[in-house]
Amino acid sequence: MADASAEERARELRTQIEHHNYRYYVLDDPEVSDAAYDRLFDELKALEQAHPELASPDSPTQRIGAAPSERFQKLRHLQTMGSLEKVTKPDDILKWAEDVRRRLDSDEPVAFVTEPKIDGSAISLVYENGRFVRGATRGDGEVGEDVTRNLRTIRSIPLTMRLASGEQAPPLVEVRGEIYLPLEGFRRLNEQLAAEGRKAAPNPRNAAAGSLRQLDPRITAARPLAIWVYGIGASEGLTLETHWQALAWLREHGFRANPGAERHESIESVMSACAEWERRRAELDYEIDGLVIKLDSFSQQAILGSLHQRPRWARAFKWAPTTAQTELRGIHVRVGRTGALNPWAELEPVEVGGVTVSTATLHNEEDINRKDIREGDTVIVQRAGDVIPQVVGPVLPHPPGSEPFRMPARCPLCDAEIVKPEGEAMHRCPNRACPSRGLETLIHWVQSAMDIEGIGEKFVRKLWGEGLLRSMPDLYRLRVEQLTGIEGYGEISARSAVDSIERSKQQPFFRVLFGLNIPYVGFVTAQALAYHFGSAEKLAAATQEEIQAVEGIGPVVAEAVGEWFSDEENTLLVAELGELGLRLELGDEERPAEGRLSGAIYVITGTLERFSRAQAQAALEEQGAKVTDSVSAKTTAVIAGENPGSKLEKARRLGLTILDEQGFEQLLRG
DNA sequence: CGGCCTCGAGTTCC
DNA sequence: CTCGAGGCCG
Repeated sequence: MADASAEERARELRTQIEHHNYRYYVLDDPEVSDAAYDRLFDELKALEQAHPELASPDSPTQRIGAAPSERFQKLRHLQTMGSLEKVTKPDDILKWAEDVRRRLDSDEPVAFVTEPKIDGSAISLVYENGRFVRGATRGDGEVGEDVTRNLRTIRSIPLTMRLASGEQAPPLVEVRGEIYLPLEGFRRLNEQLAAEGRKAAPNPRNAAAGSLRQLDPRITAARPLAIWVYGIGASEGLTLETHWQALAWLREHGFRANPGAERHESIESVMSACAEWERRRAELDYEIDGLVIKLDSFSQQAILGSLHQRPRWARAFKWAPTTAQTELRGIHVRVGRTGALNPWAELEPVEVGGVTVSTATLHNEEDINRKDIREGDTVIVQRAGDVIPQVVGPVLPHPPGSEPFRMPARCPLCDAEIVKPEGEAMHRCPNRACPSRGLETLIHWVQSAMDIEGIGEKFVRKLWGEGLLRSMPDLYRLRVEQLTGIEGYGEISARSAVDSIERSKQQPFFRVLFGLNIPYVGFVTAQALAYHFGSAEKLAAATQEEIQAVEGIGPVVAEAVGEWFSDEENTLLVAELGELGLRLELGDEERPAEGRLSGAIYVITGTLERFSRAQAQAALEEQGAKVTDSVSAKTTAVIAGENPGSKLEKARRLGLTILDEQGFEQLLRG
């Protein structure tokens, strides 16, 4: 039986300790020394041990964590925890604001509140008569997991609400918030996991969610989790009218609401907050991935309502992250059309820079091992200004038992022994009959070289799989009846495929040459060879010296060309293509035009409004100009459209002439 | 021989 | 877009 004085002292101690917790964890402004705090804490613990009947789940001593449980109970939320519709472009914010205005259908003022969008784990906290009784993860929005015992270990969650003197606690308040791990705590956690030889947490959000879902609350207690609360769900006895008021109410009652919340009278002000916070995010000691934008007025929120559990009165504005972490599921090897072995990463899909990335090239063996990337690693994926994602490196440690990547000794497709020529970065399958080469060459033929309409990689792979296609000539012998037997091909699509293949026979000679897959002969060199020799026959008969006489061709390329034509299989292929009606001679229209712009070199960057890239190029070439991809001192001028790339930057640095679309049109007119 | 310029080749996502 | 490497010029 506890005596009255012990009970009173326990209550007093709890109040004091909770007050100091609040000063320290919520306000970040402690009143007493750590030692003084510890003395109060130890006294309460001793008192509770001496009088077990005084112990209570909302005692601060319980924050150190209870014994582990078997599993989490499911808990139905009092009010659905909807998710937010996401926007990534500033324009979409404006569109949303227009939608809001239209649906409100009145001239009353509209105010918005923006708050940093914390990258953490959403939770709901239920307070009955001012006491924290239970809390749950978001789960599917309807039902979450009961993580009450873990939440009690988080010092910035009040176990009892702070009340003004004489104030009655409301019977029920459901507080919504985001549990997160400060960056410093995240770094410490990963150091600790590494020291124990365990896998690092990929990001603070995962670490927070994982820490919260520990079956042993003592582990949760040891992690420096914190909370930012952002709203109220179900409630009884509250008379709040705006979100801004709700945030103030939460702060007054001991909750930690983010100081970055701002109220805006106009959507323009919201827009500038979005830009402003993208700069400020780096200063924070926690991760945010955007801003949450809400209508301030609850009555206006009610008018807008929700669609599919997503409120129409709020939006999550997210910046596209430029890096992300994900799991490297495996390293695979593909054999390209030249026989080069190309390792690529199979990734756990992850969003980077606004798109979902699931594969990425790993270039070559040396590159993989220099970066120390291994299967099973958590890796950092980057998608900077450029479009193509790259694997930057692993987050150490490697998973146990992992080994450095080794290129296979034999070709995964034809089992030929792989070679790696001295001084070259690439491994190669030397087997010229390797199925990968035939297949990849065909894909290159239809897609890049001959640019056959409606025929792409999928078509080629499918017909290859059916055994209908093994070489370029096979393509021109395909009949409609053969295609209609294949899944997905009806009479009409089969006929149009055959027609389109037939039409491609008219493609110019240099494209045929380009498609033959001669080493070092790409789009440009194929044109140079076509112009210089005029026909496949003359090219095949040319000596090394004659080939080297072509501008831009030296001994290495000349030898590769000579060698290719000295192979009988190749000359037979060319002859067969000729018999099928493909063009092996230079047409008049292929000759470089002579014109006003002869000798000038242009580079196009960005998107032009009234021309496609190809049209712009054709228009310039018609007048004798050359169009290339790379900006250099030799470039006459750079034509810059919308969203220009890094080429414009380089052109400025070199002090080159830069033309906009108007200037370009003037140039064409003369 | 060094350095710049170009080209070839492989590549991602929707 | 980037890397690597061939071609060319000084």
